[in-house]
Amino acid sequence: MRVSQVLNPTLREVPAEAEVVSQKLMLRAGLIRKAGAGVYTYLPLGLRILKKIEQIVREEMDAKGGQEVLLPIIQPAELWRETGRWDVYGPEMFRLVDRHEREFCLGPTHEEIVTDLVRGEVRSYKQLPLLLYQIQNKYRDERRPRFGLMRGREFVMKDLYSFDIDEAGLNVSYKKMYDAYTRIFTRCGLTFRPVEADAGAIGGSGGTHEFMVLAESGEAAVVYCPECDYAANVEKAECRPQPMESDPVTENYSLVETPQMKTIEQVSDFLGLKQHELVKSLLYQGDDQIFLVLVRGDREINEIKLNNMLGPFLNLQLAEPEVVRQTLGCEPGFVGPINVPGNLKVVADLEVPLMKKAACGANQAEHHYFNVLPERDFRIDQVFDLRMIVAGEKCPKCGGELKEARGIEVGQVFKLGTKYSKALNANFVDENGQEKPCVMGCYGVGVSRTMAAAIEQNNDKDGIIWPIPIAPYQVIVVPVSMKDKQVVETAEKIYEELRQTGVEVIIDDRDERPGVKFKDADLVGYPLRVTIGSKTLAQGQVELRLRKSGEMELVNVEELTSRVKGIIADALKY
RNA sequence: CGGGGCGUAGCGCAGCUUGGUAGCGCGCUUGGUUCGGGACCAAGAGGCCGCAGGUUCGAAUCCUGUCGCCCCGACCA
Repeated sequence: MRVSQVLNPTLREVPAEAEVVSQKLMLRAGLIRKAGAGVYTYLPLGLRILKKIEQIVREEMDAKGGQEVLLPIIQPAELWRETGRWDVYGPEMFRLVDRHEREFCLGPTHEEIVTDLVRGEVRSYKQLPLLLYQIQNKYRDERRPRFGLMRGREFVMKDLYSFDIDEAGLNVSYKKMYDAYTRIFTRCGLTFRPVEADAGAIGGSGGTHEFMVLAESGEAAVVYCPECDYAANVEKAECRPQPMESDPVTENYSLVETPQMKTIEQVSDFLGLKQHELVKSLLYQGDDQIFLVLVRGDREINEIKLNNMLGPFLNLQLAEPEVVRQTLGCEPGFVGPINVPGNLKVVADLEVPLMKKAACGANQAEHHYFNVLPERDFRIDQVFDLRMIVAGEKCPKCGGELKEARGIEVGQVFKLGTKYSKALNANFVDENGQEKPCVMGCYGVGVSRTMAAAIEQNNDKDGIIWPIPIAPYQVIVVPVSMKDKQVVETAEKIYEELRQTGVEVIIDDRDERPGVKFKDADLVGYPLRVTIGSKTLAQGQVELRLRKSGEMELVNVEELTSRVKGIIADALKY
């Protein structure tokens, strides 16, 4: 390819809307352009990168026995009604109606469609296991699209669905995908970490891991243990209760006036208590049920754990002030667990029963109770881990001190179980002639997001630094002057030779000053640059420079191709 | 969904308060001089001032509506 011909509009200035470094650099490097909120066009070089990542994904899926298919983007509402997700999915789903008033959605994911396929075509255990995947656009009407390709409303995803005869089979498929993902992200040159994660809206049974690319701009928070291999999304991370040291109070609880004291901080300051000596009490409302949720004052409630434990379809959320008034007869800010209505279910974090002396809201204006002892003074109906973990806590596996990091979720592997196969009757007949539902798993890679994540992790002040396996071109050949015949001829010869030996190479044949060419080459991020200038050429040499390290060496013209091929072969080895 | 901000040339912006025929930098075109890290000089091209309505002799500027985009927030009692 020739720089003079490729549509690669580089920008000196950053478009005003760009927020994170990957977005800025992709726009500046002429890889993408925005078409609308969360919707992007891929320009030729951007598309090459995307295709390279796709190809790596494809190779690894095929290596594990995956079969590529292409499922429809437009999906009938009927299927989604069968699994109940037409209503559950909510405003994130793009919905449309055709001329006959039939309802459809743009696929945000493909469990329904693929399971529908399998129920029609799979009859016998002899046809299983089956691993079907596709690489295709997904559509999600994100609440707030942002960060360029990191959170778009249209994005490219590889999704594979596994169908097995039983749990053991699922575990095998799961392991295959876990290993494949490790290979994929390693091949893409990323520093990543698989973390335990929450099952989320996809539902289903069993474990799930997210593959997180560690980066400042990541939207997900993870905790990890430096001592062992434990790592988890904070949404999921198990919390160990921290015991209290002191003896329990013996005197009865009593009422104290706390004018205008509505927050934990205000109340603890006012009463001269530590924040962890308060019971934080929050009222949650679900679709048709209300819960009082208790957690230590210095802790935060993890609504994901709460939802999972109390019922994922309750749509639990913090109660409106009006609901608080109706249920407890007081304003938010003075809510507490003592003498609450008998039909109000009280749930508490593991740490609450361990509290020895506490203060809490009194369910009346401007008052709190102190010298409260949990369970002596109030009822708890259910105790479980419902709080958010924080850095510095003990690792649930080995007891080491957890650290926190931010991550970009580029992949997720997920055991679905029989949730969809049961709902859609995707059954097979086993060896004994018994009909059984397939045991399913689903496994996603955010392909376009991986491209953004790779930039987040590989850039400097001059631009992108592509890892060789996913670079748009592996080598750029730069003749320093287009006026010097010898330089141009040598550059063309080198370009041709590299090209013919299978190196992905682009030549900057524009009649530009060298500075411009160098700046553009650095910005776009070609891993290798061959510079041909008259001075070194007089000695029969050209300059080979590595984008990543800035290292450069002079190489004899005749040896260049083998030198370049050596470096590339090394980088592609895995 | 709530709040704030912004739409003026391909990109980045000024002009708007105080209405009077639209400007700067980069980029683009042509010519010349330059030529190893975003050169210089000269001459050009390029705008329905997001869209619609209103006020006015006159609107980028004031008013109303609308669309688009960006940012922040979404209640921890």
